[in-house]
Amino acid sequence: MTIEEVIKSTVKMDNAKKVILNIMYTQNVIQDHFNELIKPYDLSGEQYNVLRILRGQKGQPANMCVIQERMLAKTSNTTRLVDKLLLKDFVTRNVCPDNRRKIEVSITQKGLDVLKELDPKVDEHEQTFANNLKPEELVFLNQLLEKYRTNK
Amino acid sequence: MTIEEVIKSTVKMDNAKKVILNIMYTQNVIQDHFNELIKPYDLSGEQYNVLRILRGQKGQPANMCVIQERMLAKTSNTTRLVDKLLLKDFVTRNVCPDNRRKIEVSITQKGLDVLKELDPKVDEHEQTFANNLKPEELVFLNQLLEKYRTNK
DNA sequence: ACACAACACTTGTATATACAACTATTAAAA
DNA sequence: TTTTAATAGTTGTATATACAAGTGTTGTGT
Repeated sequence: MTIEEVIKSTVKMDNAKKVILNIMYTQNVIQDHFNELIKPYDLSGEQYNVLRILRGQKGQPANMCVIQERMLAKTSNTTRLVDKLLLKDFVTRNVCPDNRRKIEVSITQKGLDVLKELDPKVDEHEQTFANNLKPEELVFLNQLLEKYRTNK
Repeated sequence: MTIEEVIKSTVKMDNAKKVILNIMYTQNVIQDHFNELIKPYDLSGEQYNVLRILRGQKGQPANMCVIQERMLAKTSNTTRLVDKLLLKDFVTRNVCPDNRRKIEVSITQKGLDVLKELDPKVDEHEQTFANNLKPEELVFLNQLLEKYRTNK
């Protein structure tokens, strides 16, 4: 389905516009698919993201600003995101002893368990889309997107 | 900047994962850029989208469900979106005489004026990104994204 | 004509996000 | 040392979005 079919466009668009719409729409499709996947786990996409960042710390805690920095969307609200994870016992939160302005957030075993349960599903989610392209097309798509963002 | 640099990933990712992150992140970058553009006009991205759909109607009004259908994000709330546009006198809203369940939404002259003022800026926004790629790369990027979404 | 389903839209509620203002702590300058 | 600035997070408020339930209208079957 081309992007013009998707939005039932009546007028002809140039490729610059098409690319933008294609990226926006594709992101939307991916996100909907992913939300379906995590819905049974009572996690939002951003919450999952935070958990994955924390797991990437390999035992070391992460400060709020580190989490924020590594997230795709500059959500101005890491605090409340961590709040939600705390309620579910997926993370712990402690004041950093060296610098009492900082907060140390760590993933709990329960958090690790949820991630582990999700891992194969997330993998499948990624593959479902990727399988539509040949390996070399995947590589090229990555290159094009990165080039497209130059200086942004 | 590669997607791995963006999220400061410590672990190696396969291309399936990279593509997803690249699309998600690129969408984010585009959206931020666009939001900056429309901020002075007191319009949200979705509101702009609705106005553009209405202009595409070339004088004919659009029902709620038509608007919804043409939007990229399946926002369950066209009503409130149109409410906001109504407050700013960018659209009119009337019950459809033939079928009183339906609502006819039309763009006003004021709405058309705002769009016209925005047109060159939106164009420039689209070109800024597109200029990073050669014309044939743009075409290919569109093809890859459409293929990537197959069956979704 | 009446009951019932389908349709088109709206509203309620809970949650998410954006932006700015605020608090507490630490670092730097006068 | 006192003031000021910078840093790290938090909170308030307004708006946005998602999902489900609700309202009014039209169409269909008996």
